[in-house]
Amino acid sequence: MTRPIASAPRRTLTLRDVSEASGVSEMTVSRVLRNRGDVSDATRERVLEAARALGYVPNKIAGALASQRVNLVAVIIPSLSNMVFPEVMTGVSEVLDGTGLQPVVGVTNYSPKREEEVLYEMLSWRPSGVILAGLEHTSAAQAMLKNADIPIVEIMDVDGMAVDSAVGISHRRAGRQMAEAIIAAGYRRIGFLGTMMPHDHRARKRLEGFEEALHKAGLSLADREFYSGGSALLKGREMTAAILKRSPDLDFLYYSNDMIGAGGLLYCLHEGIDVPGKLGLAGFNGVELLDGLPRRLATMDACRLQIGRIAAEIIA
Amino acid sequence: MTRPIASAPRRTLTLRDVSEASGVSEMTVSRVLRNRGDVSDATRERVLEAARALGYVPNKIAGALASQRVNLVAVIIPSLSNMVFPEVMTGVSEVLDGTGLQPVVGVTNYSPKREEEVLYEMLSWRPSGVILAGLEHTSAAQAMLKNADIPIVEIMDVDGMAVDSAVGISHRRAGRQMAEAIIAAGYRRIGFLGTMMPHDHRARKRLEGFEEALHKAGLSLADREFYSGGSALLKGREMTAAILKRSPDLDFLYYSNDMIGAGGLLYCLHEGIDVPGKLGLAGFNGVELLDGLPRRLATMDACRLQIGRIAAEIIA
DNA sequence: GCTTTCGCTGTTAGCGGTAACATAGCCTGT
DNA sequence: ACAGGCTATGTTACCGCTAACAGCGAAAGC
Repeated sequence: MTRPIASAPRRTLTLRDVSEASGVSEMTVSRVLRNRGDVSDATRERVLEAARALGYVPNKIAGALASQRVNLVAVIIPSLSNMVFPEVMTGVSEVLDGTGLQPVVGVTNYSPKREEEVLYEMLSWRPSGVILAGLEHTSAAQAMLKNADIPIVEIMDVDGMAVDSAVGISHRRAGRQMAEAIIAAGYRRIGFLGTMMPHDHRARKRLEGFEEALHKAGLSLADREFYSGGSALLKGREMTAAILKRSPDLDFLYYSNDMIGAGGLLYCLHEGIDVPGKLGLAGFNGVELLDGLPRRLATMDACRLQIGRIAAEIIA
Repeated sequence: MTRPIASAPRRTLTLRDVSEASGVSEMTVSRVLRNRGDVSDATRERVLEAARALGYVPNKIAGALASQRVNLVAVIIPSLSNMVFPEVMTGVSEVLDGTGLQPVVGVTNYSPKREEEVLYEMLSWRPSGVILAGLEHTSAAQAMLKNADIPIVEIMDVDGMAVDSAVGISHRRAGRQMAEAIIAAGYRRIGFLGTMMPHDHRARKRLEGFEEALHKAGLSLADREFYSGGSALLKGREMTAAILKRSPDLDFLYYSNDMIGAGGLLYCLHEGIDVPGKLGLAGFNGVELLDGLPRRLATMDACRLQIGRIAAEIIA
């Protein structure tokens, strides 16, 4: 059996290799590669040339251990499968780009236990900051955050106590305001359609705020419908059909997010229901997708991009 | 000026702290926390208790340096703002969960230069594997990948040479097959609508395959329309309106993705255009969103979830 | 001319863990 | 009773890099 001749037993390269190739000390190489401290132009050139020729990639693990500095920012979010968190990420990246900081994403699937695990994992890399969604965490997670001694930004929600700082909107108020607007517009028999996610605290708070405002006006939810999983747009259609069949006298539908709202809107248009004349519709988030719909859906912007930006600015 | 009394000058905790608190050596603590090697139950308990009480979080930076093992997998993708890559991520996470491996996401915004930078940054953390989109990379990036000496999986596309392994579909063939199906269905005056992204090689390859098959049948694209940025659904509407105004005799529109295709479909339905009788429509990706549309759009599944899963399996 | 300053480079000592090996009891078999 | 084999724990030597400081020749100050 033959073996490829050139198969160098190549250990991975270290500063020492570059230092030997360029005839200076490891320290000088380190200085050149980090652009730190004074190095003569001639030396710098030689080192860079050697590093390039060898294809040297620094080992940040060693670097971080030695310098006690890590350029990572942990970003912990519940999901990537609706557009809201990717959009927050975009805001975060925008700001972090150019600060030398790097976002590292962890996904929890709305599970507090999973959030705790992801957080533990991330903290064990000693990031320079943590951005995470929501104000509700397991007590172990809370403790870790308090002990971490780095900036912590809790995003999306401000209805509650933040460990360090919080950036977001009040979902309770959002729900309340939507209810007020709906009532002011003259609607009275109002239905709610939303996700069945016990851990989506923000959706819950919106609903609470919504009902609170209804009650204050002497009203209450006429009907409600929940779903979980599947294509949100499709679920929106199906739930809308179901709730209207059950309660044909509803004059308004409040959806917990724009996606199912859009599904409902498409259903209504298809059925020839007069929107917003006979039936009013509202969602939540202000997703870009709505712009492409044949008719506008009432919504409320959650300022996702901006939340991402501000959170990143706090860390940076 | 007073200072909070309890403000411990708390350095961050190390193994030594746990070791002192539990009265065993650092090595034993390390063994307990990693579940490696034999430790008596009594000792294990004591150590775990001490670690919990102190709120110790291990330092993986030190651990990785010492053990030369890193449980990170770099995942480098062009974008998070359409559903395709988040879905790939879901597949990756699914498989990696439970292997002890952790995905770390980097986003390139379809910029080869940015991809190179992100790759460099990621490799400097010495991940156990790399998953990255596409087969086209800067030559520096190619070199890094070759030198990295870890599993590399290039995803989404298989039309070209892989550095190590590739998981995906042939976009050229996808385009070709779609053209063949369209022709077989009797359509002849075909228009194309797509993104204006010079670095989206997969969209380019689909179009190339598509045109190739048209030519083979003695046909060619009757018209084309490009866009960049903005809400894809809205752009789909606008572009469809524009191309139909310019070329009212088109009998088929091939969209480079489902989102603009969906926009086009909504436009056509709204305009009362007979789909697919007078005008046929097709997109690409097989996104879940389509399920919620009032009429089905012809599409082709890009198997995103599965690509993510298989890529992760190769790494694991 | 001789110290002082400055620009550049090298040396030393860790950072916080873990691999590998050493060691100390304690059984077991004979 | 003692070699040999366990099991449970400790010791030592790094991993690859950087902070801090030391050194040294040349330019500058007086």
